[in-house]
Amino acid sequence: MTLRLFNTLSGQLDELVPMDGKALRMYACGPTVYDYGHIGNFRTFLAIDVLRRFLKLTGTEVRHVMNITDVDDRIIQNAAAAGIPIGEYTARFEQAFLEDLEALKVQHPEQLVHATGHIPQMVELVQKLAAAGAAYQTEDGSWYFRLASFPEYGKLSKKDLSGMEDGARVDLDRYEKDSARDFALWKAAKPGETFWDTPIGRGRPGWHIECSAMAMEYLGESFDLHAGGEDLIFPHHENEIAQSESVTHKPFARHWMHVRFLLVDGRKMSKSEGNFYTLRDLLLKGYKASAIRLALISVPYRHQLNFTFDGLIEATNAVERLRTFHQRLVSGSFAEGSDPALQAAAKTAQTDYLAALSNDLNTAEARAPIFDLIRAANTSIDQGQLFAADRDAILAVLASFDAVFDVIADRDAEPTRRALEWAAQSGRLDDVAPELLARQSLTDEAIDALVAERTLAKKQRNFARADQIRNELAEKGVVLEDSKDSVRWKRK
RNA sequence: GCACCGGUGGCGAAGCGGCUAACGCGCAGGUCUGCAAAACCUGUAUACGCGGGUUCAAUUCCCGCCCGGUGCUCCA
Repeated sequence: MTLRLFNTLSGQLDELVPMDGKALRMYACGPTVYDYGHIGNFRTFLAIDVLRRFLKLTGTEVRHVMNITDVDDRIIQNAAAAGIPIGEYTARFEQAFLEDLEALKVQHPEQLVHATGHIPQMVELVQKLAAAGAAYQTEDGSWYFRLASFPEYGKLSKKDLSGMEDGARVDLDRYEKDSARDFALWKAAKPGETFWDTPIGRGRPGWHIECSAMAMEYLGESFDLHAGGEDLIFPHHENEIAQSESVTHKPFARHWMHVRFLLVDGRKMSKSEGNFYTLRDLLLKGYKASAIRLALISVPYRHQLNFTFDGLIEATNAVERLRTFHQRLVSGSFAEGSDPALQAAAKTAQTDYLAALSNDLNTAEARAPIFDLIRAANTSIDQGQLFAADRDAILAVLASFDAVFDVIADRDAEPTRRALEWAAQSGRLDDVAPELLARQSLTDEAIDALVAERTLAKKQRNFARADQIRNELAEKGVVLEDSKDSVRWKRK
């Protein structure tokens, strides 16, 4: 099963296979750790997670490097405003970012690397560019990339810059650049700013150079895939190509994957629109991490995803349905044997599921055969026509679904608990939904006691009291499920 | 302004030259229940933005229009 993935560079679906025949080497642009991650960030990281999980599911080894940008203008500004060293500032947000990834079950890349840990590599790259005539230093000590030296510039973003000549007529002295479009490789230190003392001067790296340096350090001069959000196509990735290929004269990354921005309530998410949500915001509103994960991956990564609270509720219900069905299979008892129709249905579901994902990671299409199978299996169970071998076959399909989607396995309590803890520590308890607090207000033991009391009341046919308890629990988000001889409860 | 993407039933969302146009959510009825809830089943909706064109055939291709969104060196 070979993945056909859209390649921004070629403008078409290309097969994604390791060029060395062994492991797929990929680089994904990680976050700039200057604030808490928002759901737009996480859509991108989730899409990349779906990619790497699919590769692994279908037998491709993955070597995935992700960077953490831990020095840039915003970080310098914010750290200064907070009056702490930038290292302390970034460590806090990196930690938060990693916790959020874990909450969403985003798998860790094989390597996580930091910009500030690779200054020598960046300096060396700038020196090589200078030697090749592709970089120059301005009077203030900054280094720039000379776009004119790289005729292929624009090949990724399909921009034709030839008609956009500048410099000739405009006074660009304040930039001290040869051309207004030349971009910074190295920024000379301004008074009071963090700087590194290096052979190319005192300063700090430009944004683009870190990815070129680190990608080549760990993946080689040419590698299989480079991924990130769609906003990175230009200028970030275009600049990475220019910097890297000017030195190596080899294709930097063969395949480029870009994840579309999401919308919130039909608008671009922005703080000023009031539709800006971090993961923590949503957890504190009482939404489950698994529902957020499913909502964010169910729309194929190249399509615009319109994030809404209705959509989150829908995802919550869908997760519930998947889990209920899974539980039904695991806890039920089934006679030995198998039903040919169900065996065939399981096989079809598995095939269609993988086929959908292999077609540019069409997650929406991939869900359909799974739900088809659930319906067929439920019908069979109701008719007593599902047997042990069928259960095993269907569980195997669910396992392969969860190898990518990973929402059936329930690890929702921990992220919510941690978010509440964080809210308490950072004085944000006001942001917590009252229902969520209510839900946390009852211990398991207290619930068990109330459930026992209700069972007794029912036995005595005191239905008024029984219903009163049921309502009380419902208010605190505890749902009761009566069965013939027992009561199960779960927190909503 | 230039460029790109999209407009499919109540909502979300696949499909994209010819199959009953997936799937999820919602909704209705049924089974179950002291009654509910949950779960399951069944059903549900006369859905392909508008106007032309190409074709034996168009939701699917082409042109125009309307609407929404995004990008054009802050941004996942």
